[in-house]
Amino acid sequence: MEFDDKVPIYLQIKQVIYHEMVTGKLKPGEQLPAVRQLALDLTVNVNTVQRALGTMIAEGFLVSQRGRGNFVTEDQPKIATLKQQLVQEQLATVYHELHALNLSDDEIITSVQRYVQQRGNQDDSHLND
Amino acid sequence: MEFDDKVPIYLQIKQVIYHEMVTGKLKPGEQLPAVRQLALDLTVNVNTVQRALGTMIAEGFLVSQRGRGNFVTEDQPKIATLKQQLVQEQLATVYHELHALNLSDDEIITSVQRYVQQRGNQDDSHLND
DNA sequence: CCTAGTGTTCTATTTAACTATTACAATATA
DNA sequence: TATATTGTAATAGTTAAATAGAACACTAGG
Repeated sequence: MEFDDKVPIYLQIKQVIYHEMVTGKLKPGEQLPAVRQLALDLTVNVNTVQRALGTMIAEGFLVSQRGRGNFVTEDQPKIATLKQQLVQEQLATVYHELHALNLSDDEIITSVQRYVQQRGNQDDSHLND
Repeated sequence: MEFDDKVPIYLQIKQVIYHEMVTGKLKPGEQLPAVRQLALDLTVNVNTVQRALGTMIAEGFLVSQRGRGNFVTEDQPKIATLKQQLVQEQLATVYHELHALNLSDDEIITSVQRYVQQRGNQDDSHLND
């Protein structure tokens, strides 16, 4: 996997797993691939995987069973809350950054609308294939 | 100044200066504080400042005159384009991330609207001081 | 000419992230 | 009871970012 070399890999791994939990690609109680397998999949060292998983275990999002494997928490509300947190983080970041670029509240909203609309038009172009 | 220890300081310094150029706090042709002064202001090493400025000079946003100082480019259209780029980056990032969290286009727009609205209400509360 | 204030460059250290490798601990299963 | 598979931990080495400190190069002004 390709990583952004501007942010620590273990944080990017956490982000990937968070997203898979939130989108349901990883379901509550589901077993994760073995750490050694994850290391291969992500083309990264086992220690780096372990560092990511270790913090997520400490946070209660994963449950570790020595000799068996790592599992997604069964706590579904916790996962729902996680999604809210991740969304909120993103919103706070854009808002802060666009405000720092002197965009007003209205300009922020309309710029997002325009961006989404443009993305949509791009997708439409594929219909001509 | 406080930095996010998850992203290199010299990149954060670039971001600050970019923002000051875009918002007009630093005007075209204006002289920047001396590198040693900037290092003091940002509570950072001179070399780190130099690393940030060096790349911005290479990018053409700053002009360096040995023995005199560093100056913002006189090229106003270049600065206008910079703002567009920075805004676009932010929009691309949120869109990508929120989509990865399974939000639809409409949900992305409405979530931004709700967020801005909530921020507005928070600000109103200060009027009661 | 000299000095102070600029930008620029260099070397040496420290620290955090990552890698590589090995070993250990617990579980499941043949 | 072995053996394979799992998570966990420890040690050692590499790299990039940042710091500290010194030196060099150019400009302006007394």
